[in-house]
Amino acid sequence: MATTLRIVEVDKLKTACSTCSLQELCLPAGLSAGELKSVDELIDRRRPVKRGDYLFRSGASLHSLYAIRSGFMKSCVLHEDGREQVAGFHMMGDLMGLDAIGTNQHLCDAVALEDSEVCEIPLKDLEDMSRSIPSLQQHFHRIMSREIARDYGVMLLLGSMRAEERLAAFLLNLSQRFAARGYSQTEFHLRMTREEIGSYLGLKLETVSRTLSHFQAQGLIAVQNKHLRILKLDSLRELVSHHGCRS
Amino acid sequence: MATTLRIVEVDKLKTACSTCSLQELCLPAGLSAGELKSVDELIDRRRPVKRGDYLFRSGASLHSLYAIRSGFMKSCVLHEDGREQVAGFHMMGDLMGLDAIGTNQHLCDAVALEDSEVCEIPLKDLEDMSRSIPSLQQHFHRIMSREIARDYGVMLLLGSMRAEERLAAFLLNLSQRFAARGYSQTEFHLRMTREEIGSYLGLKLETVSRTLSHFQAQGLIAVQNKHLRILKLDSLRELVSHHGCRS
DNA sequence: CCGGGAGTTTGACGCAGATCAAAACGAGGG
DNA sequence: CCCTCGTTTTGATCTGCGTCAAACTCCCGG
Repeated sequence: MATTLRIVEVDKLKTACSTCSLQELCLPAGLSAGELKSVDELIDRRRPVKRGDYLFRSGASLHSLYAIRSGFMKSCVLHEDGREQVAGFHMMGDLMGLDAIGTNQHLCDAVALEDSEVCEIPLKDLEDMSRSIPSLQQHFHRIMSREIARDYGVMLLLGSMRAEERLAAFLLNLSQRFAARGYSQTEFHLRMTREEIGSYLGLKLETVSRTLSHFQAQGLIAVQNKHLRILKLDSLRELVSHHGCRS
Repeated sequence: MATTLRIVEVDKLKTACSTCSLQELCLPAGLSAGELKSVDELIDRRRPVKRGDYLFRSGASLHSLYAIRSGFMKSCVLHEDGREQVAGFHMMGDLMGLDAIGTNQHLCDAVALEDSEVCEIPLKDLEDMSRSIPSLQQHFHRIMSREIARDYGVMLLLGSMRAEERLAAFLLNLSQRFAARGYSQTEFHLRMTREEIGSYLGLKLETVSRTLSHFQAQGLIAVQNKHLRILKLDSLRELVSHHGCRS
């Protein structure tokens, strides 16, 4: 009993945004010290999510938004007939659950691709507080808008790029996001399977594998299993933008 | 001079949300009569957009959001190398410009596909007012979230559906949106070209044309140029959900 | 240390949809 | 009314990627 209590309490330990190293990337970006302190109160609790566990499931009703504190997750949209597609990969500082505000029901699954930790932010509280802190309100709107912008990018990718371009764009996107978080821009660990990459990019896993091999043969990257090193960033960039293609 | 003045004034004529028939679909949905009156003040002016004109261009800085009062528009994302893709079609009651909040720069073009009229809503005013009217704030969040949800649907479509399914899903989506606005669910005018449909669906115009012909041959629809009649709604629905496909 | 299952790579082949080409149609302007 | 130009339709051919299949690697549990 005592043990249980202690676990619960540790579980509910507050994560102070004011001391979090992800401040600059996350919801509180751009707030004053005083405002930051108020935002601390938003975070209901810090919650661990084990690799393979669901943070939330499609159809579940919306309670909170989740800011990723550490780890790596994917979100999957489901089609009625069982088809499933990865809609995005999410890392530290990203906010998940935005798609559920419209209907109060999550419409994608959120699954941890490695042991992760998230900060739970009750939507109601966030809305209340953003009414009194204009810069929080503004930043929240920016975050939602950026998600829309990201989606437009994915639509462009899925609608008008060939396999090589999609893969190159994908690698560059990961690279850039890791860099923004202080990690290496050119060397990182792919936490998702080839199949998940394929699902995200609208390709089959074999095509993903083949294309990666092809990049390696060209000396653009070095892949070994999930470890990836980008050797020629610029060539990858060219591949995305200058390639003549179906259009 | 007098003439000019008069034109300007007519141009700035306020459109009262409180008397607009699109209330239920548009930004003010769900507000009380009193709140509705405040929202009236949001609308800076009503602005006509001629067929072929740009409401805004990619790269332009964000001034306002635009609610479509009448007409039909498309938004196009641009790729650096000149590639362009239709990101969405928009009709009365839809809110445009949401993607620009994140960076204060529009990242798609908005073009009228027929003579249209939009209500201009300065973002700053909307944010100010939504701080004092919680239900407006909530509804604005819902609208942004629904745009994210819509995008997820498009991603699913582009990433995992075959040509027939895409077309069927597209027609059903139009049908449903017209119905929600009080128009016929089964008979409407396509305001976009085959090429624009193809761009939106990640297909070439020839494929769009062929697939429509195929649907017609099967007795699912009747198309003649831009006039479309859906003959078997259910069969189209089946096509989207039950078809075995690449997955 | 070994065995099994999940994930990955590589090859051979087929097909949905792209591409190329040309004819038919429709709307707007002189 | 006719001419023109943009749009649509339809056919023939090509190709990128999906599909099927088999072998290989890695990781984890026993």
